[in-house]
Amino acid sequence: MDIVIGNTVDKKVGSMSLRYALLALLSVEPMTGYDLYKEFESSVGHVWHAPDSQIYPELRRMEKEGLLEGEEVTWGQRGKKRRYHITDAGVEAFRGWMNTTLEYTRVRDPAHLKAAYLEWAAPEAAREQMRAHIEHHTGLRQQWEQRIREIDQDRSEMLNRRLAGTPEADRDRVKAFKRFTYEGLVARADQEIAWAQHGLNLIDQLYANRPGSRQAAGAKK
Amino acid sequence: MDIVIGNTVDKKVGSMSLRYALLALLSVEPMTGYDLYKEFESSVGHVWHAPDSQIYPELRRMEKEGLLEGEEVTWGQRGKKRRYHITDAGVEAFRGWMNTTLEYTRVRDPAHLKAAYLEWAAPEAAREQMRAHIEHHTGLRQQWEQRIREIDQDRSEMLNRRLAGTPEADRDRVKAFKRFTYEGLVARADQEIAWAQHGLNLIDQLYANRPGSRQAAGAKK
DNA sequence: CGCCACTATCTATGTTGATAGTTAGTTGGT
DNA sequence: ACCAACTAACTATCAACATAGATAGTGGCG
Repeated sequence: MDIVIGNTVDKKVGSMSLRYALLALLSVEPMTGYDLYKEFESSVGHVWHAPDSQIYPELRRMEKEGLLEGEEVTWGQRGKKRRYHITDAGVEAFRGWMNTTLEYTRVRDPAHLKAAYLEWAAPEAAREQMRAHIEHHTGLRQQWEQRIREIDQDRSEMLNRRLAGTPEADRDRVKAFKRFTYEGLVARADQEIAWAQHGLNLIDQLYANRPGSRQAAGAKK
Repeated sequence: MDIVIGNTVDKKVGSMSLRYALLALLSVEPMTGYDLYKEFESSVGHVWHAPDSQIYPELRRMEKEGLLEGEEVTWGQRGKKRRYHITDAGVEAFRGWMNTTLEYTRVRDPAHLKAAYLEWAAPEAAREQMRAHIEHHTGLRQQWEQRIREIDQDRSEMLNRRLAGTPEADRDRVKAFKRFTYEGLVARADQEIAWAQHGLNLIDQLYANRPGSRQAAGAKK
Protein backbone atom coordinates (compact mmCIF):
# COMPACT_ATOMS: atom_id res chain seq x y z
CA MET A 1 0.00 0.00 0.00
CA ASP A 2 1.95 2.97 -1.29
CA ILE A 3 1.37 6.48 -0.10
CA VAL A 4 1.40 9.21 -2.67
CA ILE A 5 2.50 12.68 -1.72
CA GLY A 6 2.49 15.21 -4.50
CA ASN A 7 4.00 13.43 -7.46
CA THR A 8 6.27 11.13 -5.52
CA VAL A 9 5.73 7.70 -4.10
CA ASP A 10 6.85 6.72 -0.61
CA LYS A 11 6.97 3.04 0.13
CA LYS A 12 6.31 2.48 3.80
CA VAL A 13 6.21 5.39 6.15
CA GLY A 14 7.71 3.19 8.83
CA SER A 15 11.11 4.31 10.01
CA MET A 16 13.18 6.65 7.81
CA SER A 17 12.87 8.96 10.78
CA LEU A 18 15.89 11.04 9.83
CA ARG A 19 13.74 12.59 7.17
CA TYR A 20 11.08 13.56 9.67
CA ALA A 21 13.59 14.79 12.21
CA LEU A 22 14.87 17.14 9.50
CA LEU A 23 11.37 18.24 8.56
CA ALA A 24 10.64 18.91 12.24
CA LEU A 25 13.58 21.28 12.51
CA LEU A 26 12.96 22.90 9.14
CA SER A 27 9.32 23.49 10.05
CA VAL A 28 10.60 26.14 12.44
CA GLU A 29 12.90 28.03 10.09
CA PRO A 30 15.12 27.57 7.04
CA MET A 31 18.50 26.04 7.75
CA THR A 32 21.60 24.80 5.99
CA GLY A 33 22.85 21.23 6.20
CA TYR A 34 25.54 22.39 8.55
CA ASP A 35 23.01 24.13 10.82
CA LEU A 36 21.03 20.90 11.02
CA TYR A 37 24.17 18.95 11.71
CA LYS A 38 25.00 21.29 14.57
CA GLU A 39 21.50 20.93 15.99
CA PHE A 40 21.88 17.16 15.96
CA GLU A 41 25.21 17.52 17.72
CA SER A 42 23.67 19.53 20.54
CA SER A 43 20.13 20.09 21.80
CA VAL A 44 18.00 17.92 19.53
CA GLY A 45 20.82 15.43 19.36
CA HIS A 46 19.59 14.01 22.62
CA VAL A 47 16.46 12.76 20.90
CA TRP A 48 17.88 12.19 17.46
CA HIS A 49 21.37 12.07 16.05
CA ALA A 50 22.82 11.79 12.57
CA PRO A 51 26.24 12.43 11.03
CA ASP A 52 26.61 15.04 8.31
CA SER A 53 27.36 12.32 5.78
CA GLN A 54 23.78 11.20 6.21
CA ILE A 55 22.23 14.65 6.38
CA TYR A 56 23.53 16.19 3.16
CA PRO A 57 22.41 13.40 0.81
CA GLU A 58 19.05 13.17 2.55
CA LEU A 59 18.47 16.90 2.07
CA ARG A 60 19.23 16.54 -1.64
CA ARG A 61 16.84 13.62 -1.91
CA MET A 62 14.15 15.57 -0.10
CA GLU A 63 14.61 18.52 -2.40
CA LYS A 64 14.32 16.25 -5.42
CA GLU A 65 11.08 14.90 -3.98
CA GLY A 66 9.73 18.39 -3.45
CA LEU A 67 9.63 18.39 0.34
CA LEU A 68 12.26 21.11 0.54
CA GLU A 69 13.54 23.94 -1.55
CA GLY A 70 17.14 25.06 -1.36
CA GLU A 71 18.69 28.37 -2.26
CA GLU A 72 22.31 29.33 -2.66
CA VAL A 73 23.43 31.87 -0.10
CA THR A 74 26.76 33.64 -0.39
CA TRP A 75 28.92 33.73 2.64
CA GLY A 76 32.00 35.94 2.83
CA GLN A 77 33.79 36.59 -0.48
CA ARG A 78 33.80 33.29 -2.29
CA GLY A 79 32.00 31.08 0.18
CA LYS A 80 28.50 29.74 -0.41
CA LYS A 81 26.03 27.56 1.37
CA ARG A 82 22.69 26.05 0.61
CA ARG A 83 19.79 27.03 2.83
CA TYR A 84 16.73 24.79 2.75
CA HIS A 85 13.20 25.75 3.58
CA ILE A 86 10.27 23.44 3.90
CA THR A 87 7.61 23.42 1.14
CA ASP A 88 3.86 22.89 1.50
CA ALA A 89 4.43 19.30 0.40
CA GLY A 90 7.04 19.01 3.14
CA VAL A 91 4.62 20.31 5.76
CA GLU A 92 2.04 17.84 4.53
CA ALA A 93 4.51 14.97 4.64
CA PHE A 94 5.46 15.86 8.20
CA ARG A 95 1.88 16.22 9.30
CA GLY A 96 1.14 12.92 7.61
CA TRP A 97 3.89 11.22 9.57
CA MET A 98 2.69 12.83 12.78
CA ASN A 99 -0.80 11.47 12.14
CA THR A 100 0.48 7.97 11.42
CA THR A 101 1.02 5.56 14.26
CA LEU A 102 4.62 4.39 14.54
CA GLU A 103 5.46 0.77 14.03
CA TYR A 104 7.76 -0.44 16.73
CA THR A 105 10.84 -2.41 15.77
CA ARG A 106 12.20 -5.50 17.47
CA VAL A 107 14.29 -5.12 20.59
CA ARG A 108 18.05 -5.09 20.23
CA ASP A 109 19.63 -4.07 23.47
CA PRO A 110 23.34 -4.78 24.06
CA ALA A 111 23.28 -3.65 27.69
CA HIS A 112 20.55 -6.11 28.66
CA LEU A 113 22.03 -8.83 26.49
CA LYS A 114 25.23 -8.51 28.49
CA ALA A 115 23.36 -8.33 31.76
CA ALA A 116 21.72 -11.67 31.03
CA TYR A 117 25.15 -13.33 30.91
CA LEU A 118 26.90 -11.31 33.58
CA GLU A 119 28.23 -14.37 35.39
CA TRP A 120 30.75 -14.64 32.54
CA ALA A 121 32.35 -11.36 33.52
CA ALA A 122 34.87 -10.96 36.31
CA PRO A 123 33.09 -9.35 39.27
CA GLU A 124 35.02 -6.14 38.86
CA ALA A 125 34.20 -5.97 35.14
CA ALA A 126 30.55 -6.59 35.95
CA ARG A 127 30.61 -3.73 38.43
CA GLU A 128 32.37 -1.53 35.91
CA GLN A 129 29.62 -2.26 33.39
CA MET A 130 26.97 -1.20 35.87
CA ARG A 131 28.90 1.92 36.76
CA ALA A 132 29.20 2.81 33.09
CA HIS A 133 25.44 2.34 32.72
CA ILE A 134 24.85 4.68 35.63
CA GLU A 135 27.31 7.21 34.30
CA HIS A 136 25.84 7.12 30.83
CA HIS A 137 22.29 7.65 31.98
CA THR A 138 23.29 10.22 34.56
CA GLY A 139 24.82 12.25 31.75
CA LEU A 140 21.68 11.95 29.64
CA ARG A 141 19.52 12.79 32.62
CA GLN A 142 21.46 15.96 33.25
CA GLN A 143 21.07 17.16 29.70
CA TRP A 144 17.37 16.46 29.71
CA GLU A 145 16.82 18.19 33.03
CA GLN A 146 18.70 21.11 31.55
CA ARG A 147 16.33 21.19 28.59
CA ILE A 148 13.32 21.13 30.91
CA ARG A 149 14.73 24.11 32.77
CA GLU A 150 15.21 25.92 29.45
CA ILE A 151 11.62 25.24 28.49
CA ASP A 152 10.28 26.47 31.81
CA GLN A 153 12.34 29.64 31.64
CA ASP A 154 11.90 30.28 27.90
CA ARG A 155 15.65 30.14 27.47
CA SER A 156 15.68 27.81 24.47
CA GLU A 157 16.56 29.60 21.23
CA MET A 158 15.00 26.97 19.01
CA LEU A 159 11.84 26.74 21.06
CA ASN A 160 11.37 30.48 21.20
CA ARG A 161 11.62 30.77 17.44
CA ARG A 162 9.17 27.93 17.16
CA LEU A 163 6.78 29.61 19.55
CA ALA A 164 7.08 32.88 17.62
CA GLY A 165 5.69 31.16 14.55
CA THR A 166 2.89 29.45 16.45
CA PRO A 167 -0.62 30.87 16.91
CA GLU A 168 -1.02 32.06 20.47
CA ALA A 169 -3.70 29.49 21.25
CA ASP A 170 -1.33 26.61 20.49
CA ARG A 171 1.72 27.84 22.35
CA ASP A 172 1.05 26.12 25.63
CA ARG A 173 0.60 22.89 23.74
CA VAL A 174 4.00 23.21 22.11
CA LYS A 175 5.62 23.77 25.46
CA ALA A 176 3.60 21.09 27.19
CA PHE A 177 4.51 18.38 24.68
CA LYS A 178 8.17 19.30 24.75
CA ARG A 179 8.19 19.17 28.50
CA PHE A 180 6.29 15.90 28.45
CA THR A 181 8.88 14.40 26.12
CA TYR A 182 11.82 15.32 28.27
CA GLU A 183 10.06 14.28 31.46
CA GLY A 184 9.68 10.83 29.94
CA LEU A 185 13.35 10.71 29.08
CA VAL A 186 14.32 11.77 32.60
CA ALA A 187 12.08 9.08 34.05
CA ARG A 188 13.64 6.51 31.75
CA ALA A 189 17.13 7.57 32.80
CA ASP A 190 16.12 7.34 36.47
CA GLN A 191 14.84 3.86 35.88
CA GLU A 192 18.05 2.76 34.16
CA ILE A 193 20.14 4.24 36.96
CA ALA A 194 18.06 2.49 39.62
CA TRP A 195 18.37 -0.78 37.71
CA ALA A 196 22.14 -0.58 37.46
CA GLN A 197 22.34 0.39 41.12
CA HIS A 198 20.34 -2.70 41.93
CA GLY A 199 22.81 -4.57 39.75
CA LEU A 200 25.74 -3.31 41.80
CA ASN A 201 24.09 -4.47 45.00
CA LEU A 202 23.34 -7.83 43.43
CA ILE A 203 26.95 -8.31 42.36
CA ASP A 204 28.20 -7.46 45.85
CA GLN A 205 25.77 -9.93 47.30
CA LEU A 206 26.53 -12.75 44.85
CA TYR A 207 30.28 -12.47 45.26
CA ALA A 208 30.35 -11.74 48.99
CA ASN A 209 32.77 -13.99 50.94
CA ARG A 210 32.70 -16.65 48.27
CA PRO A 211 35.93 -18.22 47.23
CA GLY A 212 36.46 -19.53 43.71
CA SER A 213 36.89 -16.66 41.34
CA ARG A 214 40.39 -15.42 41.94
CA GLN A 215 39.33 -12.01 43.00
CA ALA A 216 37.56 -11.93 46.31
CA ALA A 217 40.94 -12.48 47.97
CA GLY A 218 41.01 -9.50 50.23
CA ALA A 219 37.29 -9.24 50.76
CA LYS A 220 36.22 -7.38 53.84
CA LYS A 221 33.44 -8.18 56.25
CA MET B 1 43.99 -0.24 19.02
CA ASP B 2 43.38 -3.67 17.53
CA ILE B 3 42.57 -6.68 19.60
CA VAL B 4 44.12 -9.94 18.57
CA ILE B 5 42.34 -13.17 19.29
CA GLY B 6 44.04 -16.28 18.09
CA ASN B 7 45.27 -15.48 14.62
CA THR B 8 42.55 -13.02 13.70
CA VAL B 9 42.25 -9.30 14.18
CA ASP B 10 39.11 -7.60 15.41
CA LYS B 11 38.88 -3.90 14.87
CA LYS B 12 36.77 -2.35 17.60
CA VAL B 13 34.83 -4.57 19.89
CA GLY B 14 32.11 -1.95 20.02
CA SER B 15 28.81 -3.12 18.63
CA MET B 16 28.71 -6.20 16.35
CA SER B 17 26.58 -7.62 19.12
CA LEU B 18 24.94 -10.20 16.87
CA ARG B 19 28.18 -12.11 17.05
CA TYR B 20 28.14 -12.10 20.83
CA ALA B 21 24.48 -12.94 21.04
CA LEU B 22 25.28 -16.02 18.94
CA LEU B 23 28.27 -16.90 21.11
CA ALA B 24 26.10 -16.54 24.21
CA LEU B 25 23.63 -19.09 22.90
CA LEU B 26 26.30 -21.41 21.55
CA SER B 27 28.11 -21.33 24.88
CA VAL B 28 25.25 -23.44 26.22
CA GLU B 29 25.17 -26.11 23.53
CA PRO B 30 25.84 -26.68 19.84
CA MET B 31 23.14 -25.45 17.51
CA THR B 32 22.37 -25.07 13.84
CA GLY B 33 21.68 -21.75 12.18
CA TYR B 34 18.03 -22.63 12.12
CA ASP B 35 18.02 -23.40 15.85
CA LEU B 36 19.55 -20.02 16.54
CA TYR B 37 17.04 -18.34 14.28
CA LYS B 38 14.21 -20.01 16.19
CA GLU B 39 15.69 -18.84 19.49
CA PHE B 40 15.79 -15.27 18.23
CA GLU B 41 12.20 -15.58 17.11
CA SER B 42 11.05 -16.62 20.57
CA SER B 43 12.56 -16.41 24.05
CA VAL B 44 15.86 -14.63 23.52
CA GLY B 45 14.28 -12.60 20.75
CA HIS B 46 12.96 -10.27 23.39
CA VAL B 47 16.47 -9.13 24.18
CA TRP B 48 18.02 -9.62 20.78
CA HIS B 49 16.59 -10.27 17.35
CA ALA B 50 18.07 -11.07 13.96
CA PRO B 51 16.72 -12.48 10.70
CA ASP B 52 18.15 -15.72 9.33
CA SER B 53 19.66 -13.83 6.43
CA GLN B 54 21.99 -12.21 8.92
CA ILE B 55 22.61 -15.30 11.03
CA TYR B 56 23.86 -17.75 8.39
CA PRO B 57 26.58 -15.52 6.92
CA GLU B 58 27.69 -14.43 10.39
CA LEU B 59 28.10 -18.07 11.44
CA ARG B 60 30.24 -18.76 8.39
CA ARG B 61 32.38 -15.72 9.14
CA MET B 62 32.76 -16.80 12.76
CA GLU B 63 33.81 -20.28 11.67
CA LYS B 64 36.38 -18.81 9.30
CA GLU B 65 37.72 -16.77 12.21
CA GLY B 66 37.96 -19.83 14.40
CA LEU B 67 35.34 -18.87 16.98
CA LEU B 68 33.10 -21.75 15.95
CA GLU B 69 33.43 -25.14 14.39
CA GLY B 70 30.69 -26.59 12.25
CA GLU B 71 29.96 -30.19 11.43
CA GLU B 72 27.65 -31.67 8.85
CA VAL B 73 24.82 -33.62 10.41
CA THR B 74 22.54 -35.81 8.34
CA TRP B 75 18.88 -35.41 8.86
CA GLY B 76 16.38 -37.87 7.40
CA GLN B 77 17.44 -39.59 4.17
CA ARG B 78 19.02 -36.89 2.05
CA GLY B 79 18.77 -33.92 4.37
CA LYS B 80 21.72 -32.34 6.09
CA LYS B 81 22.33 -29.46 8.39
CA ARG B 82 25.35 -27.77 9.87
CA ARG B 83 25.69 -27.77 13.64
CA TYR B 84 28.08 -25.28 15.16
CA HIS B 85 29.83 -25.57 18.46
CA ILE B 86 31.86 -22.91 20.16
CA THR B 87 35.67 -23.26 20.22
CA ASP B 88 38.06 -22.22 22.98
CA ALA B 89 38.80 -19.12 20.95
CA GLY B 90 35.07 -18.48 20.82
CA VAL B 91 34.76 -18.80 24.57
CA GLU B 92 37.66 -16.42 24.99
CA ALA B 93 36.15 -13.91 22.58
CA PHE B 94 32.87 -14.01 24.45
CA ARG B 95 34.52 -13.67 27.82
CA GLY B 96 36.57 -10.82 26.39
CA TRP B 97 33.43 -9.04 25.30
CA MET B 98 31.81 -9.64 28.67
CA ASN B 99 34.82 -8.11 30.39
CA THR B 100 34.82 -5.08 28.14
CA THR B 101 32.67 -2.12 29.03
CA LEU B 102 30.10 -1.33 26.35
CA GLU B 103 30.25 1.92 24.51
CA TYR B 104 26.87 3.49 24.34
CA THR B 105 25.61 4.79 21.03
CA ARG B 106 23.82 8.03 20.41
CA VAL B 107 20.09 8.26 21.06
CA ARG B 108 17.74 7.70 18.16
CA ASP B 109 14.22 7.39 19.42
CA PRO B 110 11.31 7.84 17.01
CA ALA B 111 8.64 7.67 19.72
CA HIS B 112 10.13 10.56 21.68
CA LEU B 113 10.93 12.49 18.52
CA LYS B 114 7.26 12.36 17.65
CA ALA B 115 6.21 13.20 21.16
CA ALA B 116 8.25 16.40 21.02
CA TYR B 117 6.14 17.63 18.10
CA LEU B 118 2.81 16.16 19.10
CA GLU B 119 0.94 19.42 18.56
CA TRP B 120 1.24 18.70 14.84
CA ALA B 121 -0.93 15.62 15.16
CA ALA B 122 -4.71 15.69 15.29
CA PRO B 123 -5.76 15.06 18.90
CA GLU B 124 -7.16 11.67 18.06
CA ALA B 125 -3.97 10.66 16.23
CA ALA B 126 -1.94 11.83 19.22
CA ARG B 127 -4.06 9.69 21.51
CA GLU B 128 -3.72 6.76 19.16
CA GLN B 129 0.05 7.11 19.29
CA MET B 130 0.02 6.98 23.07
CA ARG B 131 -2.31 3.99 23.05
CA ALA B 132 0.01 2.20 20.64
CA HIS B 133 2.92 2.96 22.95
CA ILE B 134 1.02 1.48 25.87
CA GLU B 135 -0.02 -1.56 23.87
CA HIS B 136 3.48 -2.19 22.61
CA HIS B 137 5.07 -2.02 26.04
CA THR B 138 2.27 -3.96 27.65
CA GLY B 139 3.00 -6.78 25.24
CA LEU B 140 6.70 -6.68 26.01
CA ARG B 141 5.99 -6.52 29.71
CA GLN B 142 3.87 -9.62 29.54
CA GLN B 143 6.55 -11.62 27.77
CA TRP B 144 9.18 -10.53 30.24
CA GLU B 145 7.03 -11.31 33.24
CA GLN B 146 6.47 -14.70 31.67
CA ARG B 147 10.20 -15.23 31.45
CA ILE B 148 10.64 -14.29 35.09
CA ARG B 149 8.04 -16.84 36.04
CA GLU B 150 9.87 -19.47 33.99
CA ILE B 151 13.12 -18.67 35.74
CA ASP B 152 11.55 -18.88 39.17
CA GLN B 153 9.92 -22.20 38.39
CA ASP B 154 12.83 -23.71 36.44
CA ARG B 155 10.56 -24.11 33.44
CA SER B 156 12.94 -22.61 30.86
CA GLU B 157 14.47 -25.24 28.57
CA MET B 158 17.40 -23.10 27.57
CA LEU B 159 18.14 -21.99 31.11
CA ASN B 160 17.98 -25.52 32.49
CA ARG B 161 20.46 -26.75 29.91
CA ARG B 162 22.64 -23.80 30.76
CA LEU B 163 22.43 -24.57 34.46
CA ALA B 164 23.25 -28.23 33.81
CA GLY B 165 26.59 -27.17 32.35
CA THR B 166 27.36 -24.75 35.15
CA PRO B 167 29.30 -25.61 38.30
CA GLU B 168 26.92 -25.83 41.21
CA ALA B 169 28.49 -22.86 43.00
CA ASP B 170 27.66 -20.53 40.11
CA ARG B 171 24.10 -21.59 39.44
CA ASP B 172 22.39 -19.06 41.64
CA ARG B 173 24.41 -16.36 39.91
CA VAL B 174 23.19 -17.45 36.48
CA LYS B 175 19.60 -17.34 37.66
CA ALA B 176 20.05 -14.10 39.58
CA PHE B 177 21.51 -12.24 36.60
CA LYS B 178 18.82 -13.51 34.26
CA ARG B 179 16.13 -12.43 36.67
CA PHE B 180 17.83 -9.10 37.19
CA THR B 181 17.85 -8.52 33.43
CA TYR B 182 14.17 -9.20 32.97
CA GLU B 183 13.24 -7.21 36.06
CA GLY B 184 14.94 -4.24 34.48
CA LEU B 185 13.02 -4.72 31.26
CA VAL B 186 9.74 -4.98 33.16
CA ALA B 187 10.54 -1.79 35.02
CA ARG B 188 11.35 -0.05 31.77
CA ALA B 189 8.08 -1.18 30.24
CA ASP B 190 6.20 0.06 33.30
CA GLN B 191 7.87 3.41 32.97
CA GLU B 192 6.98 3.70 29.29
CA ILE B 193 3.39 2.74 30.00
CA ALA B 194 3.12 5.32 32.78
CA TRP B 195 4.62 7.95 30.49
CA ALA B 196 2.16 7.31 27.70
CA GLN B 197 -0.69 7.27 30.19
CA HIS B 198 0.47 10.64 31.39
CA GLY B 199 0.50 11.66 27.72
CA LEU B 200 -3.12 10.64 27.29
CA ASN B 201 -4.12 12.74 30.28
CA LEU B 202 -2.13 15.66 28.96
CA ILE B 203 -3.80 15.48 25.55
CA ASP B 204 -7.24 15.40 27.15
CA GLN B 205 -6.33 18.39 29.24
CA LEU B 206 -4.81 20.42 26.39
CA TYR B 207 -7.73 19.87 24.04
CA ALA B 208 -10.52 20.11 26.62
CA ASN B 209 -13.30 22.55 25.60
CA ARG B 210 -11.08 24.42 23.23
CA PRO B 211 -12.45 25.31 19.84
CA GLY B 212 -10.23 25.49 16.78
CA SER B 213 -9.22 21.99 15.82
CA ARG B 214 -12.32 20.54 14.16
CA GLN B 215 -12.66 17.72 16.57
CA ALA B 216 -13.68 18.71 20.04
CA ALA B 217 -17.19 19.36 18.73
CA GLY B 218 -19.15 17.18 21.10
CA ALA B 219 -16.79 17.48 24.04
CA LYS B 220 -18.25 16.73 27.40
CA LYS B 221 -17.69 18.66 30.62
C1' DC C 1 51.24 37.23 7.48
C1' DG C 2 50.54 32.70 8.95
C1' DC C 3 48.15 29.59 11.61
C1' DC C 4 44.16 27.48 13.60
C1' DA C 5 39.60 26.60 14.60
C1' DC C 6 35.45 26.71 12.50
C1' DT C 7 32.02 26.59 8.62
C1' DA C 8 30.43 24.06 4.73
C1' DT C 9 29.90 20.19 1.79
C1' DC C 10 30.92 15.96 -0.25
C1' DT C 11 32.71 11.09 -1.22
C1' DA C 12 33.92 6.48 -0.13
C1' DT C 13 33.57 2.32 2.26
C1' DG C 14 31.92 -0.97 5.31
C1' DT C 15 28.51 -2.88 8.57
C1' DT C 16 24.18 -3.70 10.15
C1' DG C 17 19.46 -4.54 9.55
C1' DA C 18 14.92 -5.18 7.04
C1' DT C 19 12.42 -7.52 3.43
C1' DA C 20 11.65 -10.70 0.19
C1' DG C 21 12.29 -14.53 -2.33
C1' DT C 22 14.46 -19.21 -3.81
C1' DT C 23 15.60 -24.08 -3.26
C1' DA C 24 15.16 -28.44 -1.20
C1' DG C 25 14.31 -31.94 2.08
C1' DT C 26 11.14 -33.75 6.11
C1' DT C 27 7.18 -35.00 8.61
C1' DG C 28 2.54 -36.00 9.51
C1' DG C 29 -2.12 -36.19 8.30
C1' DT C 30 -5.99 -37.40 5.13
C1' DA D 1 -0.16 -40.53 -2.83
C1' DC D 2 -0.43 -36.01 -1.88
C1' DC D 3 -0.44 -31.68 0.48
C1' DA D 4 0.63 -28.49 4.10
C1' DA D 5 3.57 -27.05 7.46
C1' DC D 6 7.87 -27.12 8.99
C1' DT D 7 13.09 -27.45 8.81
C1' DA D 8 17.24 -25.82 6.65
C1' DA D 9 20.01 -22.72 4.24
C1' DC D 10 21.12 -19.33 0.96
C1' DT D 11 20.80 -15.03 -2.18
C1' DA D 12 19.66 -10.38 -3.50
C1' DT D 13 18.58 -5.82 -2.61
C1' DC D 14 18.00 -1.69 -0.10
C1' DA D 15 18.00 1.52 3.74
C1' DA D 16 20.31 3.07 7.75
C1' DC D 17 24.48 4.26 10.34
C1' DA D 18 29.27 4.64 11.39
C1' DT D 19 33.73 6.21 10.27
C1' DA D 20 37.06 8.42 7.84
C1' DG D 21 38.83 11.50 5.03
C1' DA D 22 38.98 15.14 1.16
C1' DT D 23 38.28 19.88 -0.16
C1' DA D 24 37.78 24.66 0.40
C1' DG D 25 36.53 29.01 2.24
C1' DT D 26 36.09 32.14 6.72
C1' DG D 27 37.43 34.78 10.66
C1' DG D 28 40.21 35.91 14.37
C1' DC D 29 44.44 36.07 16.98
C1' DG D 30 49.20 36.91 17.78
